[in-house]
Amino acid sequence: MGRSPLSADETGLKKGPWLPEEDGKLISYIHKHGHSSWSALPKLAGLNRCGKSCRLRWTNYLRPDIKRGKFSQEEEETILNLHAVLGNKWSMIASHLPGRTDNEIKNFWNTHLKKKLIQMGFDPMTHRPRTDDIFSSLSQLMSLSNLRGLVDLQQQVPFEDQQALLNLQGEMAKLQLLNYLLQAPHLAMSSSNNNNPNELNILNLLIKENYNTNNLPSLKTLEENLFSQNNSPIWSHEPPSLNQTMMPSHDPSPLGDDLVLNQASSSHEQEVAATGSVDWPDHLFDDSMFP
DNA sequence: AACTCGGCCAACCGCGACAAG
DNA sequence: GCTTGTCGCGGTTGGCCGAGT
Repeated sequence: MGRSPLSADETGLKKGPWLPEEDGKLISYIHKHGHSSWSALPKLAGLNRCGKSCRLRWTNYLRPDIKRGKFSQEEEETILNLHAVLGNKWSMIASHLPGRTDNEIKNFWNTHLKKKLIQMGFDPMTHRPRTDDIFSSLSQLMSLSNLRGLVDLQQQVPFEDQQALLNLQGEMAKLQLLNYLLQAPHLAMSSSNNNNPNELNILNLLIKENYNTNNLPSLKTLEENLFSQNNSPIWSHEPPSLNQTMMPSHDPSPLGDDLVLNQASSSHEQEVAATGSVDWPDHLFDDSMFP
């Protein structure tokens, strides 16, 4: 395995895959003398390699405490958790996984976890739901049929056409609400500190619990709030308060405890960095949520 | 059986941080 | 403050190998 099968470079030092004899020399030397100076080690150990190559070989492959084999589910979740907070800080992530090297974790991330996140609909870098496509589609839909225009139109159409128009308005209102939910800063989705994939679940919960025709605010209310400032385009200003306009009045805290994400994010981050553990909800790993 | 393709992963490369002179 | 050497990190490469055709 490894890179190009070069036997030697310009300096005369060997490159490429390590031979068993070389491994033996390196192990033997380090067992006897340690590795206080990698630059001096190759010569002292009788190896025709650069110090860097020796260090890499030792830290990534020969070290006695290296754990080999497949990553466990716990390790996988730990990597996901830590990556959400630390990003590509493989060495820091590796420090929370005894026996695993940064190189191994990096490879595992690039070949497995990254793809898994993408398949689940998350951006592997931000760990946030990938909403670009949704936003794009919604914007197009909404630009095609202007909500204000529909309200004006309602005053003019014959009575028998008004039911159809109402249905259309209902669908538009749903679109607006969905768009609002997806972009609402209340959901901490725009917080730079919060990289919690939980967001999509919270959104799903919100939509499930509050997004039905009975709980929908009246079109008039929607319209008043959405267009209240300067007749400006729908999302060019801060969306209205969730409790004030979108949520049923009997539910003062529809978001529940999970939504204290913004406030907790700082200490949360520190805890994750320190302990390497976050309690993702089980359903986060439920593939059925993401077709 | 022969070939192609893509995943895997060990190893290399380049760069930044740091310490010593 | 500057230069030089060393170390460590993250990104990338490319040979190996198994699955698919």
